[in-house]
Amino acid sequence: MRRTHTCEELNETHVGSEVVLMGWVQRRRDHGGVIFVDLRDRDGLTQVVFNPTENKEVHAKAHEIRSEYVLGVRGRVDKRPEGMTNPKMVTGMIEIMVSDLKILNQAKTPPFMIEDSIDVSENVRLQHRHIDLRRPNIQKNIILRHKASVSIREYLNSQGFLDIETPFLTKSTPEGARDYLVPSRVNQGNFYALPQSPQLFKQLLMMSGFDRYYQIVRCFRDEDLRADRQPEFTQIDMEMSFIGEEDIMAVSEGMVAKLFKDVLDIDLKTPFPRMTYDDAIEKYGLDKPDLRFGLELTDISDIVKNAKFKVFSNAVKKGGIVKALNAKGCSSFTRKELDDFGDFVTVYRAKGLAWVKVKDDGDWQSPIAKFFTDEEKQAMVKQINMEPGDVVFFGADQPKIVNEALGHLRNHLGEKLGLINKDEFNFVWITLFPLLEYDETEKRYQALHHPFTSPVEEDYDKLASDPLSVKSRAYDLVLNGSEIGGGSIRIHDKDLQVKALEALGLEKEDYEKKFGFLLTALESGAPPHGGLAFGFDRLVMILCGQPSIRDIIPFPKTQKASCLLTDAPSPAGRLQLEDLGLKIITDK
RNA sequence: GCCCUGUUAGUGAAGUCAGGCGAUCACGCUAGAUUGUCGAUCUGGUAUCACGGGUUCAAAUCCCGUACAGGGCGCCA
Repeated sequence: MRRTHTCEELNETHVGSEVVLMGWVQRRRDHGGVIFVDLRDRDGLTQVVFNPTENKEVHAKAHEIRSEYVLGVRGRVDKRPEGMTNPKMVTGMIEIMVSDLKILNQAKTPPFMIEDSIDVSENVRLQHRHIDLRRPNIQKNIILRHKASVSIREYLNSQGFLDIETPFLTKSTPEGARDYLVPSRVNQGNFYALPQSPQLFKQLLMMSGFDRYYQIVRCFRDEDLRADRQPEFTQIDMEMSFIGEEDIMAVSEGMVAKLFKDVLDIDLKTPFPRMTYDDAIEKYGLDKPDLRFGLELTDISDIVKNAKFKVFSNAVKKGGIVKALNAKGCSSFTRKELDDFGDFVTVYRAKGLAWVKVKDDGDWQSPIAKFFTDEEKQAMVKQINMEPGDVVFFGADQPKIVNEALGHLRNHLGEKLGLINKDEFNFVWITLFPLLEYDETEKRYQALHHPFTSPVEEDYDKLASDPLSVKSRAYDLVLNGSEIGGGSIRIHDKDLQVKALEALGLEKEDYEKKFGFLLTALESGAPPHGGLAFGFDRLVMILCGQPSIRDIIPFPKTQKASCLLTDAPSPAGRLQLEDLGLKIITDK
């Protein structure tokens, strides 16, 4: 018995022909006489019929059939009798009258039904992932992921990019995220690290003259998980030589436009808009603004810097800022809702959330109204465009805290107020990031992007004198408030790279040890180059409209980075450890 | 590391606030009936309080701890 068709292929044009279908039993309906079975494969369902008047022996055998049994059936394609068609099924006009049945395999009763509508905890689904993956929705996601990958490869191939592999067993670079370490057996006591990204290798490939490189590649980071973060994830990684920001953006836009056309049949408008980092923070509080709705933030530090309200004036005096978010027409928020918003922002370390309701007569209803002079109030009304029916929220603190708190509150309100058009795909490039930020806990400067990002030329001199004001040639692509890609023009000059590493507080000895190979390569004729990496999983999430990254990864890990299907990670045996020269220290 | 939420038959839920449960419902599964269903139908059956400790005459319910899962903060160059 050899399969001739798949389970969504047959229609009225096949009536009368003999076919062989193979697949899983979706459902059996036994009417005593006739037995119906919905047979499923990855393409769809076909109803197969066992009728005792057609074939008594096969009908008897069909009694053994249970859910998820694997069958091969030979039979005739019949047009369904009058009134018995099922318009909800693609193959609802026909059925297979079975003449031969082969039970290819039996199956235990699955823990849940293989249907999209079922409501099963993720825990159970992940424990039986191989079964969960049979569900049409998940299959659709995984297939879409494949299509996305094909589309991207087609585009990059057409643009002269070469797919080149880079090592997985590589050198640990303790900058940035925590590495997954792999102990070496032949070099006991030494460890490889799994790559957080192929960053340095792709730069080396440019120095080797490959000109354009890409890879759809797994990356690893040993950090805590989120709804959109897995310890191993896939990146669309690319790098180009002899180019500037515009070239990389153009290639990226072409790739994304083709992707959306191929996968969703949506025509995107390119080029995508650009916005500087400073503008994004100023207006939206976050470097990945969701531009599907307004609700911009307004800085009112100047107006309230001398106000009687100490929370505001002191914040400004201590180098902080005061910003406002006007929720137009939302004065109907209850006290409870306002309190909830207050709780919401404390997650982002804001100490509180002041608010003002503008009443119909223009008066302010607010616990803090009494602290402001009429002049201050009028200035605020003008600056924030306060009108009757509005509620305005205020944040006052260090800039980072105010921006993050109000930025997230803005997203929260956009969601809650239904301001977001869920069908919209809003892209924006964020450019001119700061090169460095100051890490308060470690008391040193850190690269915002990574240490190989080029500063803008005008700021070279400020690397040593005023590092925080240095802008970088880094850019992120943001889609609907989520960062889907980021990259930069890299440093290709050895001396500049040394200065950049020194700005991070690294001593010569340190950087020679960690990045000596890079510095040596930079001295041997490195071309100007730059690139970008897209988070493939996040892109696919958005293309599939899935809120969880686990729904677009076949075998994802849980929040504790374990695999419920295989029970990884698990203890290593004594002999394995001896081979590696390792000893487990347990202090529990 | 921290905050929040959850864990009740195979699956999903009710019961938990206010202790009285000998735990309810649906689906599934199973046996029988049934020749046109497609979320088949009808009749019967089936199986459960995450784990450990405590309070109490009595604990699914209250308290403490643990494990696991999820969301978030920190972290993620």
